[in-house]
Parts: sequence; structure tokens; C-alpha cells
Amino acid sequence: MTADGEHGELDFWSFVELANRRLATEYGFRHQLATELLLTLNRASNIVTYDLEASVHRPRGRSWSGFRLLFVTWLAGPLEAKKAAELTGMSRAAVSNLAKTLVADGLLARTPGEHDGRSVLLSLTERGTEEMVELFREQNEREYEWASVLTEAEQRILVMLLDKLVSNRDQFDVRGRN
Amino acid sequence: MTADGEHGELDFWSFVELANRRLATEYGFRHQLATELLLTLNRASNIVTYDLEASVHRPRGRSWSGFRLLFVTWLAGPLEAKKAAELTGMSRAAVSNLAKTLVADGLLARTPGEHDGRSVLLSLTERGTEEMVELFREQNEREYEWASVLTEAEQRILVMLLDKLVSNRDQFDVRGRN
DNA sequence: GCGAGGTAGTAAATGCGTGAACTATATGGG
DNA sequence: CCCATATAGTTCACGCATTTACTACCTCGC
Repeated sequence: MTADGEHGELDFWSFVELANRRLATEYGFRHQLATELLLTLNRASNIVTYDLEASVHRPRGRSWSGFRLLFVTWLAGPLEAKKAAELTGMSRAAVSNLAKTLVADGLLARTPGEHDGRSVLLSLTERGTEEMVELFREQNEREYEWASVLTEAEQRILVMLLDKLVSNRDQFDVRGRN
Repeated sequence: MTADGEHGELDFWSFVELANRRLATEYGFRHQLATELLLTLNRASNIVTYDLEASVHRPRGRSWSGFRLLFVTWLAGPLEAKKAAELTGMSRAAVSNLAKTLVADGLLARTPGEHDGRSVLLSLTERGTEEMVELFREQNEREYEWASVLTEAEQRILVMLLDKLVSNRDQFDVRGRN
């Protein structure tokens, strides 16, 4: 506590500390570590994502989601819109909308599915591929800058823990997108 | 590779594997682990956040951001809109918009700042506090379910690594929100 | 004190993602 | 074969967050 009668200079970590204390002592909540974990997870993801979008994608006229769709389409070859939605974690509607603009931009091609008259296959155009290579080069450099704060071992542990956090989720009923 | 000539059943992890392989062998990119890390981070955050929003906040008519603003205001007491934006990681405009609707809903109070005629202090109304206690009780249970997939030690390591990932970021120029 | 420059907050315009409703196609039991 | 049901994709209305521009206020140096 500091001179101004409030909490002094409150940054993220002192807030977490304050929250833990008040939640435990004033309200009797017991799962502070869980709160802290999810708060930190959310924050880290937002910070990194925002930086990547602002520093590499926006300047080139792409959105984060646009990039993600192009990325999976680039590497997982022609795929159904449904599959693209699953891999990117977006809704089918989002893929549909994004695809529309990316097709208009000449980066994406939309062809009817072979075995299913309802489905649509997404693939990159030649220009799309070229642009992705370029775009990813930049993104990858920046990703590397971010990741390099951690040692390689730490990075692997982090990936492992994040994976464990979400992959055991069939143990309870998790809400996902359509 | 499987019978259908494509990649068979492609889930997130087989996609990551495929991506790593193609990025390395076909395109010569070198920082696969960084890509994998940020992909996983983003995905984990989205899955958990979506679940919390869908299972506890939406049913009660609150948004994820609304909850976050109420949460910091609840625990960090009356605070300036600016500070709330920093702690929640939103833009000042977002806080301003959210506050407007939360004030209308009778959960939040807006009072002029004491020492600075420009600033606005946000605080919870009595009803806001009651609702937060209730809301957080639910959220905390669910957070606990998520976190419990990991041991306590794993949770602490995860928090530590996530923190390390973002707190050394002054080493390069990171783009943040206004 | 006064004017330049900076900061807090809000407003307006824009863009994007979601759920819900809808179309078209597929599938399977009677 | 046909109808009920399910699924892929799109469209629409809405909510929400962002950027940009603006107002009001503060502060510092001359």
C-alpha cells in the first residue's frame, strides 16, 4: 500500500497478487492458482497475437484470421471449409466470410468438392502461395524473437503443458464453436 | 499418408506435424518450434476462453470482456478507466464502450476523478458486487476443472513460463494497444 | 499566465466473428 | 423409392473491438 491511499502503481502482477489475497481472505474462494493460470494464459496469448498482427499482418493488409486461414490452406493443401474451420478454431461462418474476401483478393481458390456436392475445397492460388511464403517468412522471424526469450527446453515444456491443458478436456463437457 | 490420397484424418497435432515437415523440407524455414509454440498458445487460450464465456458468462447475459472489466473493477477497487484498460489488456475505447453498457445495467458506477478533471473512476455498484461474487463463483469452479488437468507444480511452471514469455518483451519493440 | 504539447475519455466509422436461419445435398430406415 | 434427419456452406443481423478524430483538461517552460 502506498501514499495515495489506493494500491500504488498497479501492474498486472501486483493486480494478480491483490486479487489472490482478496479472493481468499475476503470472499473465501479457494482456486486462486486456477484463476491465475487462466488469466496469465489469456494475457500471454493476447499480447503475442496482437503484436504479430500489428507488426506483420496489418501493414500488409491481412488480418490475423485471414493469415491463419491462408496458413492452414497453404500447408494442409486443398481442404474442405469445414476442416479449415476446425484447424483454425474459427466458426464455419467465419471461414466462409474470410474465404470470400481472400478469393476476391486472388489468393484463394474455391472449387466444388469431388465426392460431396455440398462441400467446397479451398486451396491457394499461385499468387496466394507466393504471398504466404513471404508473409510467413516475416511472421516466423518475429515468432522466433518471441520464443527466444525461453530456452528450447522451456519452449518444449510450455508446448507440452499447453497441450495437456486442452487435450484432456473430454473429461468434462467443454463448449466449442459450431 | 492414408488411403484417400490426402492427409487422412487431420487433427490439430497431425497438422502441426505436417506443417513442421513441409516448412522445413520444402521451404527451408528454421524456426518450427517457435511456430508450434505460438500456435499452441493461441489455440489453448481460445479454447479455454471460449468455453468459459459460453458456459458461464453468455448464459447470464455477460460477455467475456464485460466480465473482465467487472473483475478488475471488483478487486482493484475504484480505478481509472485507463488503468482498467491496462489491466484487462483492452483499448481505452473498449473500456469506455463496455462501461457505458455496464452502467446502464446498473452494475458499474462512473464518478469523476478527484485529482484529475479528465479522468473517470470506475467502481462496482452494490448490485454489481453481488453479481460478481455469484459470477465469479461459477467461473472459478470451471477454471478449477480446467486447471486440474495439470498438477499444481505443472500449473506453477506454466504460469512461470507464460510470464517469462511476455515479460522479457522490452528486449524488442512490441506492438501493444493504445 | 499563456501557449505548446501531452493525456484521459468519448464518439463515429469500420471491420470482423458469432449464432441463427436458410439452401442444397447426402444418408439411411421403412 | 421416399421421406426424415443430418450435414456443408452461406447469408443476415447483431455485438463488440479497433482506429481515428475530437473534446476537455493538465503541465511545463518561457
